[in-house]
Amino acid sequence: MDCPSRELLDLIGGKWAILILCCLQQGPVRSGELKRSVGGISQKMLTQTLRELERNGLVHRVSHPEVPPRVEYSLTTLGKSLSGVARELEKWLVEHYNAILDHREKHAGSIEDYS
Amino acid sequence: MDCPSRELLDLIGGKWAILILCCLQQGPVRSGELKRSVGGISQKMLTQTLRELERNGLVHRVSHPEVPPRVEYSLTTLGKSLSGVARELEKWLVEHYNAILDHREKHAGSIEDYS
DNA sequence: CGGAATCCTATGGGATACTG
DNA sequence: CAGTATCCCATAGGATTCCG
Repeated sequence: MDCPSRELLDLIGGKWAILILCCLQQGPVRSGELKRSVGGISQKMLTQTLRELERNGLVHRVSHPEVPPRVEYSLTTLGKSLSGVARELEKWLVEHYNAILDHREKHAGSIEDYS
Repeated sequence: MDCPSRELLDLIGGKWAILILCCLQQGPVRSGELKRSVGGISQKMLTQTLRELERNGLVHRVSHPEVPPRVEYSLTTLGKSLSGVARELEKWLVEHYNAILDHREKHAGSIEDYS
C-alpha cells in the first residue's frame, strides 16, 4: 500500500513543524521570538526542525551579519501553500473534534460498544 | 501557540493510521487481509492502531462469532470524512513533491543557497 | 484466524553547558 | 542572540511467542 499522505506526514508529522509554520504565517520572525511564540520548544528542536523545513524548501532563513547576530525565518511560497493545507486540517478538526471526544467517552471502558 | 492541526496529527500522525484508513476506503476488510494490504506492518501495530482508530470513532469493528474467527473493519462516517482530508494531503503532496525534491537537491551540501 | 503479552532497540525529543 | 554539542530518557514500534 502506497499512500502519499504518509510522505507528507513525514514532513510535518514531527512535534513542532506545524507549530512553527503557523507562527511564521504572519511574516518573518526572528529566532528568539519564534522560540517564545511557539512555546515549550527546546533550543535543539527549534534549530533542528527549522533546518528540516529549510531543507524541504518550506522555510527561508536570512542571517543578518550584525552583532549581536540576528536571524529571521519566513515562509517560502511552498511553505505558504503548505500552511494552507494546515488550515484545512484545522478546519476538519474543529468541525469534528466534539464528535471524537464524545465517542471517546462512550467508548471509555466498554469494548462492545460500537457506533 | 495553540494550533489545532497538531491535535489532528496526534490522531493520524503515527506510522500506520493513514495507511490503514486508505486501505479501508474501498469497504470492509478483514484483519488478515488488511495486514497484507497495508504491507510491512507488525501484528502488534495493526491491532494497536486499529484500537486507537476505533477509540476515536474513525473505524468500526465487527467480530463475527464463527470458527475460525472473522473480524471485519470499516470506516465510520467520521472516518470517511477524515479520509477525505487525507486526500487533500495527497493532492497537495503530488502537486508539490517535485518542488520539494528539487529543493533538497539544490540544498544538498550548500548552506548558503536559499530559494 | 485474530489478538494479547513480552521483550528489545531505535530514535525523537528534553535539559544543559559551551562557542562566536 | 543564535547555534552546536552532549548526555539522557521516554516511548514508538519491531520480532517473537502464546492463547481462544
